[in-house]
Amino acid sequence: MKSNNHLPESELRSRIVKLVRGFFIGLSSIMNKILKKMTGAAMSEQKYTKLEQNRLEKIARLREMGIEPYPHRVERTHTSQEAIAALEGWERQEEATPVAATLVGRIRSMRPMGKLVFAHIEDGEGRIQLFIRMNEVGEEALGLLKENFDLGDFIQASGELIRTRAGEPSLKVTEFRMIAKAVTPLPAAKDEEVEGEIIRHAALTDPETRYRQRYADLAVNPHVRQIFEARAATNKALRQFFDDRGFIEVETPILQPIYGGAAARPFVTHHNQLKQDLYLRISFELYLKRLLVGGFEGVYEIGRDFRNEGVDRTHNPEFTQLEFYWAYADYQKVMDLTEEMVRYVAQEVTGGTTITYQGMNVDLAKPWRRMELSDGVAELAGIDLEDFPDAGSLAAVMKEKGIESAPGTPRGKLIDTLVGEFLEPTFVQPTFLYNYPRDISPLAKNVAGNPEIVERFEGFMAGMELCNAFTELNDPLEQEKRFIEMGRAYDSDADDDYHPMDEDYLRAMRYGMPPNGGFGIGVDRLVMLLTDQPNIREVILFPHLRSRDEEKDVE
RNA sequence: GGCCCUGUAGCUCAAUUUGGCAGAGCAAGCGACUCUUAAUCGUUAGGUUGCAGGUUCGAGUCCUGCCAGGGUCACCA
Repeated sequence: MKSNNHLPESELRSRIVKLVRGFFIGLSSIMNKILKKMTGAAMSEQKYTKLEQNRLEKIARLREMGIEPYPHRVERTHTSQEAIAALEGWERQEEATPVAATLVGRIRSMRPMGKLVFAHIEDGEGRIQLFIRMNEVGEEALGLLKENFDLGDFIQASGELIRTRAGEPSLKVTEFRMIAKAVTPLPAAKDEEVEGEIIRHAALTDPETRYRQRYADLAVNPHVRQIFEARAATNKALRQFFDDRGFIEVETPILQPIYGGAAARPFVTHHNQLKQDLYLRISFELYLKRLLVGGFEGVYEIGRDFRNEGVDRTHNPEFTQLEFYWAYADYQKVMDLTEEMVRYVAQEVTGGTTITYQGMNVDLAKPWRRMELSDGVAELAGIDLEDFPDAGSLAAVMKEKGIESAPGTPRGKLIDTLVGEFLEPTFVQPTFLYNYPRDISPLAKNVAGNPEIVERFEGFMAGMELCNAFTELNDPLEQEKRFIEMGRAYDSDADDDYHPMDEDYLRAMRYGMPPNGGFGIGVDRLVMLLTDQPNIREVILFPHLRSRDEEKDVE
């Protein structure tokens, strides 16, 4: 360890000088801060930033000139892309005179060059350049543009369509007006085109801001808009697929007095006038199957489920599910229909039957691999389930393989853990895993002659679980037994997991429920796969985020 | 809920290693420029470094707590 005693005098002196200098710098810095705080406190709290105040002044200035920055009505003859097409038509001599057009959109860039201004406006279909010259609009209007129009403002512009010397389709503007002034500047996003590739500069990337202010995200990130267009196309394709096959789309209660149909904790709410607690549904299953009792042969619902659980890359508290129930079908038929459905949706949304997800190529054209669960566990986990007929022995052999489990975990849950650990990540190409343990599938029908296994399958691809289906249990007495069994299992576990008996569902089943196959798929995950998004929040417009401090204060 | 990482100007990021006057580009203000396209050139301004404490003569930097986000594990399909 060094000691100052042994330092040469010169070094010692320089250290002292540094120390003394540092002291005065520190002192002046403190004084500066105090001064700043005093002047800051003198100014009242500012709601608007400097940039915003600047734009507010422009609004006032426009109104002084008798110009309303938020007019009621606008005119438009072409969208940006229609205008480009019209220009190309004229260039092919399809039109006799240059095309006149009135366009609207948001100003995304402005390049003033003295008595000439280039600007790009953006509408729902894309961008087009405005060519605004003093020759056409006059000195006064050009001054108005430069002084009071900003990036982000919505503008209406009229003129004729031309191509600039650089070859870009443009509107040579003769008249323009403000149609909506932006107070807050959009988060900067500049595009540069280099050899056909678009390079994005300073785009809005912070995920928190993007999710909390999705409007700004959508406004500056066109690829985000594309994701939600793909999502809309997915919903449309799913509806088309089932409508074409005679299924009827239904809507069942979101507020339910008794929740069920899945192993998940619900959100609880309360009806004031009825003095009744209600649950936000965790699944549609029990209501949809009641409808088969009522005589519909195929029903489906696309809607929101709510599960009071952890949030991560693949889980949002509310998520969209598609469920269908199909009378006179079994899980084999449902597998066939699932293959067909996923292929159809991919074709409609992406235009092809192969998708790339996070670097994995998934082929949806071929039939899916079908693997019996016990075979998969034997092959991929190296455990023959027949050798471990009870939970205790299975937990022990799993522990040898490094999988810890809580004492008393039911055998079915252990098997499910094995699937998640050893099988799921390997299922890159579409795979059905079928024949599940009964104790984690209380609504599924037994495999004939085997009381421990049910006719249930799950579908996987790209290492992700996508859907879940079974030959539905339609024996009311067996169903009641299963409910009681499940209630006992969870009763001993934790109150949280306890599922109440749905007596009305049993009554419905006692009237007679046709044999049927049922199915559920996470639409968000399907959209993730189709749009190659690694996070569920990228496919949900307004994903749930924790409240921020200032928002909490308002409560 | 556990562990790891992150939070700096409207946006994207430096400065944190080793404590010593918080910077740049874009956006913004002013000026020049009649075919630009991240236009260019000149110039000006812009900060509670997530919040609150602590250590220190001095903290964006070190320590503690909190808030938010990301990742991961657990829970959960």
